[in-house]
Amino acid sequence: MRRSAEAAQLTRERIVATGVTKASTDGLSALTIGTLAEALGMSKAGIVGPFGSRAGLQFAVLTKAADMFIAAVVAPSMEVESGLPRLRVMIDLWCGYLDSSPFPNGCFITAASCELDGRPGELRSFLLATVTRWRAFLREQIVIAQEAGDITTTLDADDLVTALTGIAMAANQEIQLLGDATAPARARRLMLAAITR
Amino acid sequence: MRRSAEAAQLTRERIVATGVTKASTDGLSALTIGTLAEALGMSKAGIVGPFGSRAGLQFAVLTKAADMFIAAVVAPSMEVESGLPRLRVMIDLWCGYLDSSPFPNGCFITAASCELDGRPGELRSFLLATVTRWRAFLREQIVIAQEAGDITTTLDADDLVTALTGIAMAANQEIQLLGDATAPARARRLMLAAITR
DNA sequence: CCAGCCAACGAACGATCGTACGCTAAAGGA
DNA sequence: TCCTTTAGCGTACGATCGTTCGTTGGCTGG
Repeated sequence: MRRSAEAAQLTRERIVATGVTKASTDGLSALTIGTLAEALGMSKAGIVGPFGSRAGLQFAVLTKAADMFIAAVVAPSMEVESGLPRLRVMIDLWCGYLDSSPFPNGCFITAASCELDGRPGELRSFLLATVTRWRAFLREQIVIAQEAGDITTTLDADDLVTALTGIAMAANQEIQLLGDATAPARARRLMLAAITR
Repeated sequence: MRRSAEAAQLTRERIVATGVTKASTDGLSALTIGTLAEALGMSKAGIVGPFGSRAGLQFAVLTKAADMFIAAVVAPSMEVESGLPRLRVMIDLWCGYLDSSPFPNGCFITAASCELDGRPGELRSFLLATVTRWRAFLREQIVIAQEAGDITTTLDADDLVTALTGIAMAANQEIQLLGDATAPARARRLMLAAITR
């Protein structure tokens, strides 16, 4: 039962990966079993099976997307010491993530936030927890850098979290909707300006 | 033919108004004729009729939402002289709009931007034009205020547009997803800080 | 007053949705 | 070698999707 279990895991990951791609462009609620089955050359039953239901599939896709954000921005920054050094790396990674993201249509988390914020349920709860955790992590690095006297204190940590998050969101719109290729560089410059002054 | 034409117009507006509400929570692509018909106590044919097709209905709903944003933020600001005075009023109106918006689930334009940015078509084109026009209007007021020496020039107009837009988007997430009631006031303070420093 | 117009209805269509069921075939442990 | 497990398939179900049709009833212009 070893070999087959491994194969099943691989199939599951293949489904989720394709699901993330489709959900990035069409939205999580437009992620349909039929189209996903056709895209993967599988039967509908073969898609739903590993996840129990469509809701389970959506949850797996959202979880995967959150992991991908963490893998792209958070994880690599842990190699660097906390505070300003890590903050600088995070900003670089964040803007690089916005520039050429692992999703075809920009930040999946931002899109999911807009899509799910008014729909109570497991998806929203998970997204809320993810965003809260990310903001707390960002705030933590800001506080450490402030206490070390490395960045500005004219704005408090909460203000800076809002400012940095906002710059990322605006840049995301400029890249995805407006097609502005200069947005990532501007975002990076604005983020650095926000924490230095 | 006068009376009936007026009644038809009224029905059309009633459909669009309900459609805006539903699309605000469930997304524009989840705006379905059947549910809208049931919500309004009408037949499906009576819903589609005035718009020709579902796509026409979606377009009418998106157009209405854009009008509502303009009516809430842009139009009242035109009573005030351009430049810094108008900018201050716009910021107040903008944050008030985020705080208690005419939509049940936050800024419709931001949500639509995330939903449609990867889907070419008439909806995306209209949204692109709307956002471009709004950003140009905002930039214009910034430039006027800068040339008058009323606001900072350490950041250029494009930077300030990104910064202000971003603060609004971050605040929108804080209000709608995170349930942070202090977000509107913080957004207003951050916007004013961005242009004055 | 009456003929014509039109907003809205009700029914039906093919397609697709999510889900449930039984089946097949391959793989692993005894 | 045989038995059990299970990944994935094929089919069918009821519900709902968007759209099209003929009909109806109340208004309006003449």
